[in-house]
Amino acid sequence: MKINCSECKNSNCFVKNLNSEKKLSELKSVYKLKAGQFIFKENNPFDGIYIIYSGKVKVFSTGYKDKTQIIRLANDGLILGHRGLGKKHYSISAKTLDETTVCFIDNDIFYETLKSDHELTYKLMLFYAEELRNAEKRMKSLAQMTVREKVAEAILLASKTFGIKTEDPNIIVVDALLNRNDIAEIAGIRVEQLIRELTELKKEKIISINSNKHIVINDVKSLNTLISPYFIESSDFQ
Amino acid sequence: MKINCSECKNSNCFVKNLNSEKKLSELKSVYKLKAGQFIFKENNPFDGIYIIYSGKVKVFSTGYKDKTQIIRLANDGLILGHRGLGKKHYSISAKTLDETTVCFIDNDIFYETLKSDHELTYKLMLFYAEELRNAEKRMKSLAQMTVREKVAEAILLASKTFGIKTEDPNIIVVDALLNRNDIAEIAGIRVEQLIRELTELKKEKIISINSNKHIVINDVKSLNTLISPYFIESSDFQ
DNA sequence: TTACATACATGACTTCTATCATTTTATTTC
DNA sequence: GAAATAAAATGATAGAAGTCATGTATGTAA
Repeated sequence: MKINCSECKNSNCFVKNLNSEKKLSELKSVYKLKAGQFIFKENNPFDGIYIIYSGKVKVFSTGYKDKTQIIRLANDGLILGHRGLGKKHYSISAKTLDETTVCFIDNDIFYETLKSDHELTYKLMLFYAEELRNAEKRMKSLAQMTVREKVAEAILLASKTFGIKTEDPNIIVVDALLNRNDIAEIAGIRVEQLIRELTELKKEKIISINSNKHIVINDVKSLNTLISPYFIESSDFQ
Repeated sequence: MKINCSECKNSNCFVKNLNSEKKLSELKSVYKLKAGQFIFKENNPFDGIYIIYSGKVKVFSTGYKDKTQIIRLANDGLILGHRGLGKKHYSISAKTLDETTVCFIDNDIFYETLKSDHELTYKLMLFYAEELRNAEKRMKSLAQMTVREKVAEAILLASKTFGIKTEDPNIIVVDALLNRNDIAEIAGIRVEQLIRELTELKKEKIISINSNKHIVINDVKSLNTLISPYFIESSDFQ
């Protein structure tokens, strides 16, 4: 399968508009995957980075007793496997949540491109910085929040990546087939706890499940209020 | 106060041996701080990055009900405030744990240097990648470990930064005045729980407190065994 | 359609953790 | 050195979360 970067509509892809775009466009490989397939596995040799052309992916790490923590959700244009940079193995796993097409850039090519393309390195650095901030935010959440709050955050996180906005800004549809286990693994809690909280939130009409089995946030504000005390920050936009 | 980078013994400082070393050496400012002072505060305007010339620092984020999570410990040669890159505010706070001297590089100078010095950007990118891996490891720990395991990890983390090795490789002295609250904030648990576990570990002779009130790990192996099930990884060195 | 498997949901119970209260020990200040 | 303050440690208890068992719904394959 061949995709020309110049024709790709993923404006958020960091290859886009790069000096090396043309070169990478030719040297990359494109793979099409079904739902539920591994893109790469934790501890497997690091052989390159992936960028999602289209699809839905979960990135996770498995620990003790198969307890899994979902680290990140990703869709079109987002990079995967970049944590392996500078290492010989992937530090986490990535699995498709849906039919997904990925662009693969081989290690050697990528390192070489990084050397010559300063803008790419700089962009990537800023991206890492952002990821780091997010990861550290999550650290605090996972350490301090109650189950209810963790569930609220998990749903909001899912909506940030897979959310479809509706006419009402207070209503968002989470357009992804995340099962209860997935959501529990985002929240960092047990499935049973998650289900209990979901039924609670459903009773309170804060969320609901639509006919496609997608979670619908009926009241984004309420969910945000649940977790806002943890992030009392002067916004960066004032 | 003036310090010349070329005479600095911190070989791990990322400015070291850089093309821009000379330039940064002149343009940086050096500040001396006492123990317990803020270097920068969460949400304050991001005005530059700091590098520890000498001393000990904790980096943390405060959340709900003043619950604080220590994100990172740092000493000589390590960079601080880099999470602010690309943002207008520091995303976390840094406070000295001991008398500390820091080198400050102003925002404008730093961004300018990043533009011209590719190696610096590349180094920093790899550093971020490493930090990201660490943060995500911690996410899993904070989500999945029991109190006992969290305590073990907190002590090991402290020893990684402040540890002094002894003749016996199984014994490490944590050379820093972290109080019980600090350690609890690393572990992400309540002080009472921490103290209980410390007394347990003392009873089991796995740790002890020396005359300087420093924690001595008498059995690094045992502590590692406690947390190893969470990190079943093919090491990067095989 | 039935049987089987899987995901979702709920109940009961146990274990763990946080909280509050109090005591002990250490450190500072006069 | 004694009083005052802060830090460390312990106990008791309530509340939260995890675990196990079981039931219900939903989907899949023969």
